Amino acid sequence: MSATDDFIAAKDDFISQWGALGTSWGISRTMAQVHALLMISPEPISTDQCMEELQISRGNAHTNLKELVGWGLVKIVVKKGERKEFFEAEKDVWKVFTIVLRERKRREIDPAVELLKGCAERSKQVKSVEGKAFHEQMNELQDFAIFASKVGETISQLKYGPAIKFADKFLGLLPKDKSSR
Amino acid sequence: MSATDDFIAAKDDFISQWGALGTSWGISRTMAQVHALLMISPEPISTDQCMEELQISRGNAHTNLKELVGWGLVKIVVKKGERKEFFEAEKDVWKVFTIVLRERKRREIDPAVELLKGCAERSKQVKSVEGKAFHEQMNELQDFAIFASKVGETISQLKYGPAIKFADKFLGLLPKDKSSR
DNA sequence: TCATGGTTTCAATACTTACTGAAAGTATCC
DNA sequence: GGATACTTTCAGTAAGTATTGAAACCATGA
Repeated sequence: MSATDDFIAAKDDFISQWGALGTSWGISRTMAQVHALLMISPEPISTDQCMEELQISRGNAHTNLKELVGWGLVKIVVKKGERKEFFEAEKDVWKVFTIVLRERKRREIDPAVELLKGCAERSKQVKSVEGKAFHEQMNELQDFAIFASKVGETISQLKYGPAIKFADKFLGLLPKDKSSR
Repeated sequence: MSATDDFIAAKDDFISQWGALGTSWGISRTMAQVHALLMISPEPISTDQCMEELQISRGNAHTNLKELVGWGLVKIVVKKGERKEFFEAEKDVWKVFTIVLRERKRREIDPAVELLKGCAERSKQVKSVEGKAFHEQMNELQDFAIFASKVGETISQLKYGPAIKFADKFLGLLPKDKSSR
């Protein structure tokens, strides 16, 4: 088997497995596959190319491409002379990370803060022992959720350089030098 | 409406909404509800109480309770004189967080690292321009995933005190003092 | 203005995942 | 050993999500 065959297999594998992983990250398999395809495409691709490569319907391709645009992970580009829209993924890993972090914070943490705030408020006056315990638990959860929210906010605003330096200095972690790979 | 009514409403609300949030965190609604119920129960509860409170079947209650035990978020306790098993949730917020962090790392990051490693490896020899770009992209993703994995690992081993101190010192974040609430 | 090429929507359907309830399994007590 | 109290499994079903494909829509150029 040639190096090129290996490479083609690796590409297909990446797309299909990235899709499978997507489901465990709470996004649909197809959306993750479309994202994978775009991340490894040197050129922006059209809806038709996407349908072709992933063997999916037009509607499905369209929905997922637009949803990725909605997340901010994909940009629409128009080539001059062409009427079609083409799609191009953000390829910078740190940028992708910060975008996803912000989106997940918005979907997963912020609503929890709201819920906990309400529950803490409504159990403020209760005198019973279990009522007090409930109130206390809501407060602790709320403190933590707000804290997590702020950490997410702060990190998502960092540039890659400062972030990595920061992590290294205080957690003693740095990605290995490429030469050691 | 009395404070007690408010409190009961808040409890029900917490359970139902925590369940809804669960789906956006990649766990099933019922599992999140069971978890919520246990988090606010002053006493350990039995399978039957769980069925009763959440109005779900025995099989469902059983599966979800055991799955929470599998995550390490819930412990089985046996009361003396009783043959039933009772279930008790970990209530310490930081502990819950570190458990969930570890589990999500294991499910969401580690498999990605494996995938990327394989894809990078199999595209090593490829000479074409797009092949090189692919290889490079796999390496960047891999570096980042390994880095994220280590950060997760490190944080999940921290105790609450050091973690909060650390976050405060370098990100300038601290949960507000309770007196200000 | 209409024909063409492209985008968007959406009802019907397929697929996936969660839940039920009853039956089978296990441990304990007398 | 057998009755009792509880736990576990699982085939069938219900509920929830994603996908298709075709029709409606929109923009452009002749």
